[in-house]
Amino acid sequence: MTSNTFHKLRDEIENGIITGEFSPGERLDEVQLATRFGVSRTPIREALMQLSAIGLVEARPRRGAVVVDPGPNRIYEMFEVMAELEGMAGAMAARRHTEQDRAALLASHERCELSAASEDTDSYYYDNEVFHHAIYAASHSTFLAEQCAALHRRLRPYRRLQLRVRNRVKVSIGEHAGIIQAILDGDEAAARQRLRDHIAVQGDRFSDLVSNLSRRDKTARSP
Amino acid sequence: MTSNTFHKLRDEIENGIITGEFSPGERLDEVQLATRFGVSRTPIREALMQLSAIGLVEARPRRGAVVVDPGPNRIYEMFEVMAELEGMAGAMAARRHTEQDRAALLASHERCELSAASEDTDSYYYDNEVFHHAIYAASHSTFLAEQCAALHRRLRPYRRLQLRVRNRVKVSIGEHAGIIQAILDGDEAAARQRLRDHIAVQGDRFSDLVSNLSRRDKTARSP
DNA sequence: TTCGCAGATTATGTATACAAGACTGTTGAC
DNA sequence: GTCAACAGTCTTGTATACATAATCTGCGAA
Repeated sequence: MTSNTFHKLRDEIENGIITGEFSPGERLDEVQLATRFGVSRTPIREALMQLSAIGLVEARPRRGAVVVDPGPNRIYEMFEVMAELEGMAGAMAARRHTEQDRAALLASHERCELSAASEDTDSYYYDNEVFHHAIYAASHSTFLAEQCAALHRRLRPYRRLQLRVRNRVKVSIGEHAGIIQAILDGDEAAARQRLRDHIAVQGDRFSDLVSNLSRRDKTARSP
Repeated sequence: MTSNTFHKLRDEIENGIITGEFSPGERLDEVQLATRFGVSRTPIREALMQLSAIGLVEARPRRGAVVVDPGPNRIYEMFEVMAELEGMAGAMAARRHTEQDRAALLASHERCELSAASEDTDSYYYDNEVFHHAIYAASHSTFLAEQCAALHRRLRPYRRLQLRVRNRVKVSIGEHAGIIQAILDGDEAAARQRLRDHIAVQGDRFSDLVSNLSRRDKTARSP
């Protein structure tokens, strides 16, 4: 990882967006960022270019870059696509997982259970990511894994909001168990279906999401 | 469309890659591109940054940008994901298409039939794109439509190669008819399955693709 | 008081200059 | 004869300077 300046900057800014340091709709001033990171405008611009290509910021010509605000509807659409892709990864993992994949899946699942038992939401949040990445890897489709990982990253902040919902961690763990079983049994259809359901924002979970979104907005706006 | 220089440049270079003017593995020299387009290196770099974020070029630190060469395996993986996403769009279109969508779908399908009848492969190729975009639109999921359109664009050159295969146009048209019917009937499952099959590179079609790939490479390399 | 216009100001887009790492070609040693 | 090391060149990465479009402010008129 011979990280160039702009490469690091890209990650920094992306991280800032994901963690909410730069809130949706906020304008990203080039000079301001440049002085903050102690570099010139050039690498900042290049970082913003990349982020705008990914869709994290919107670069309006001659009017600067702003953090994209997806809005509830679009976030819902993103979860829909995520559910489908993840289901696909699960189905492929069921067919193609190796002994190594099996070990990785079980290990990550166990760690999730430990975190869940200790009621450490942050740690569960992290282990959950590892679990899902293990599924992507087990699909043995590099491209699919990349797409899943990218979407996963973009949805990270909202996923985190969802974990706040009462009992969600416990339910989530239960779903994981079923998913693991389906994959290791080689049951493609079940793996696909369970992962889809696991990701999809259905029923009450949509209103949970929306209410958490607006709560976040309020707390973000107030000083 | 207040197109900035770098915005135009991005499209130009992207187009050059898609049309094969810049062949896979080729190094994209900044000064060379700059003199060619009559601009300085700065906007060229910004364009290349965006293309590298999309995944069309690979920007190795300090070593310049090269056109990504996906290779048969990765192209196959991309078609797999495309098939899934397109199937999803079809299923959603079956549920949510409006009267306008219905008209657009039928119109684009008719134009495909005309082009196919006149055996004008290029024109069929174009109308086919319109047809698929009509499906994306009918899904009424903006995000899904964007994802589909992006992947569609990236796979454009290979799709074109596939049309060269004997009888492919005729078969394709037949599949379109079934897809349209399923969507307009509101039959989600059928629409999904038929679109998946329509896109997926199965059986003989994979070897067709690979052989066309190597043929293209040969013709591209010889003067 | 509010709307509109014009100048000033600020920020973005592009060009150029400079620094530093990578590639190439040659020379010398084994 | 081959391999390695060094120097030179070339290309990329970053900084700075300048041009231009957009925004802001202040003044005037309705």
